[in-house]
Amino acid sequence: MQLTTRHYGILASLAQEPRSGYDIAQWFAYVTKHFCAFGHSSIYPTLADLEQRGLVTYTEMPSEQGPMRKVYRLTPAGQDALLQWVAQPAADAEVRDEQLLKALCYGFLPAERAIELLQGARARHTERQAYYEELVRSAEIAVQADDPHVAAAALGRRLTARRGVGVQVSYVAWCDEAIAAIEASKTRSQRLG
Amino acid sequence: MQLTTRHYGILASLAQEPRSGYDIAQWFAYVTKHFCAFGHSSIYPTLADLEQRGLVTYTEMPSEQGPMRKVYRLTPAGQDALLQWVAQPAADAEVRDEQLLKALCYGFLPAERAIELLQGARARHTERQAYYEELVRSAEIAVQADDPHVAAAALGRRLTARRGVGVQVSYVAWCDEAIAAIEASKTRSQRLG
DNA sequence: CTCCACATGTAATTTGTTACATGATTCT
DNA sequence: AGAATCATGTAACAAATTACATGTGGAG
Repeated sequence: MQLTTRHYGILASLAQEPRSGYDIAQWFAYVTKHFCAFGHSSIYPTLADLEQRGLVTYTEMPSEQGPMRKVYRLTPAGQDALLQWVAQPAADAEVRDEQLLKALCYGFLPAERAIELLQGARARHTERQAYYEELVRSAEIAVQADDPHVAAAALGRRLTARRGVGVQVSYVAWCDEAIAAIEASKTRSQRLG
Repeated sequence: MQLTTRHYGILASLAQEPRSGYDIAQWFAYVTKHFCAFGHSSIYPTLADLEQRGLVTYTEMPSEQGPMRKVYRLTPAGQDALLQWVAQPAADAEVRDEQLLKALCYGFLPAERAIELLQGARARHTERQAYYEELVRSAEIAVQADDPHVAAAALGRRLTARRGVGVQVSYVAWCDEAIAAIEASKTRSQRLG
């Protein structure tokens, strides 16, 4: 079997800094959720596979709280494999957005209900925007670091967090636009009726 | 087994107008690819399942070119099931974007290579923007229709196409921002070295 | 006569999630 | 003592893709 996006996602996480499987799972859940998410049950077997291939190694470290941690780091071979993959053009993004599937049918819903739903969506995206803005701020501090590896890692983190902000900003704008379009169609159908 | 997003996606497609499995597959591939995509091998079994549940019916129709078509339409029960689902708040979008996973590591790549990759991405997203703008235009014509069902369907199509445009516009902006950030970090590391 | 688009389906495989299983440490 | 967080794993299941399988009709 060849390496999957899942493999490279974990390598990319470890390129930031050495981490345990648990840390990687948290990172996928809180930092990269908007473009890449894997549960812990995908991560542990993949880490074992990466280790067998000699792309990562681990050191057992006592946890401050809880059982022993296996802290993984990239091997030179792992760094090479990662960077070779990174230097290639990326595949198209895959998106599954229920909201848009539903929006496709908003014309068949009472206008008031559709607008209510869009206002709820707008609120959720505004909240998320603030979250990613916070991630941008924390990355911006680290970008200034003297350690070139820390700065390079922070540059990447800042780029992805900025994309998180951009997605939410444009989604909020879309919600506003959609609300306006449905209001307009409401007055139009009243004019007809 | 209860209904999945796949079921509702097909119902939403049929809410626009009666279609064959082949038509639905084309629609997923060309119109909704940016938020929902299923291959034909998922669609045919799901259509059979929806028919068993009484949510859709089909009529065999001769094709202009090729074998017999099964043209499906929503039953009243199918319309109810769809609209009840549509009226509920949507689940969070799921995204798998390799580009951002790679961008996370752009700090470890030669700046020139990273910029090259981002310029390529920018070009692809600009192209896609034009594609969705075309979909918006064609939907806008249909929104003016006197038939209320045609107008309502076109409203939804316009909303989703507008979101397609929004995503691409914000992605192009992000590419520009990312290129600028990498240029800036290049001059910074030169100043240090 | 071969390739392509139309058209419908099934089978095998891959991929990822949910649930299961275990265990340490801290807080209430 | 019970819940929550930390921590690592496996097993059963669901979901979706790729490949397989078949057939029509038109264009070059």
